[in-house]
Amino acid sequence: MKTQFTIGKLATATGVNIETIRYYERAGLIAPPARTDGNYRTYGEADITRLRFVKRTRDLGFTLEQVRALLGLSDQRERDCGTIDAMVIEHLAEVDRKIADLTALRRELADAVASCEGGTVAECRILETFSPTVGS
Amino acid sequence: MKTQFTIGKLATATGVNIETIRYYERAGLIAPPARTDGNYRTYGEADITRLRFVKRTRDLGFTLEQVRALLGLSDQRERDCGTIDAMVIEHLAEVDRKIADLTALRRELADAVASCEGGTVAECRILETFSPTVGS
DNA sequence: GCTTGACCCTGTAGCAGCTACAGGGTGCAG
DNA sequence: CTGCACCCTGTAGCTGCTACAGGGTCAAGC
Repeated sequence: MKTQFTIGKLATATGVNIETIRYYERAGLIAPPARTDGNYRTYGEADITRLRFVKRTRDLGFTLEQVRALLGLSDQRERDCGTIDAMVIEHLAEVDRKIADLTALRRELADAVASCEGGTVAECRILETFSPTVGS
Repeated sequence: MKTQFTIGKLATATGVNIETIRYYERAGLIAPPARTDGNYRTYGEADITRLRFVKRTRDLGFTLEQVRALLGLSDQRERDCGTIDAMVIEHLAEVDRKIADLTALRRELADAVASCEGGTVAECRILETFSPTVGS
């Protein structure tokens, strides 16, 4: 007989909140588990593995929909891994776009900060930086 | 008599969605404007300036709460601008943290992609990268 | 005078991805 | 048998919008 445990242990074993686990179940990321007589969810070792996979991919910034897709693909062991590869590459590109956006934004903020020479709000150049002037 | 116009013009003048303008009003970012006899909101030039400020600061990644604070501070013209300065610096630090997080994440994704040598899903090393092994 | 169409109004629901209850049941130790 | 930790369901809240439904307004054209 395998080791079985309730949702609290799964939560501490994976670092995923109990409410979040139930949410993932509703969202179709993890399968509805067996229940005890008292209607408690019971999990096994495989569930820890799967939930850790979910947590890891979420931490890496994949959306729930992408995680669902990755889980589905990872279950088809004999399939070519090209699709997975492509998904990760696309996500990498997305992350690169976000970094570029934030870097541009960072520069604007740094410029704003550099422009401030103290004094009153009326004199503050930061606010000018935030007030796009669009002609006379 | 000043130029007055309805919400549609304000939207096109600022590039902010009509629904979003009304949302900002509900959220207390912009004051409820005067109304016409037919209950239409009417705006003036000053509203364009203020809404552009909101849009710009939102684009720079400030939360609505921060924008509210910035607006409040910018109205106190005689006050020292140190508080504004501090807010922008804190936000800059926040952006730096996000860039750092994304950069770390980017590296992990790149490593995952590099580890893939094709073949079946069963052989794919990307999935191993996503499955944190924690013990025997 | 009447219709068409562009515009405006309010109120509510939806999105992601959780998180936080309320109001109950279960299970075990003392 | 009582207390407490744990679990259950269902629903509402968060941010920052966006998208309706179901109505009213207003100016132009015939």
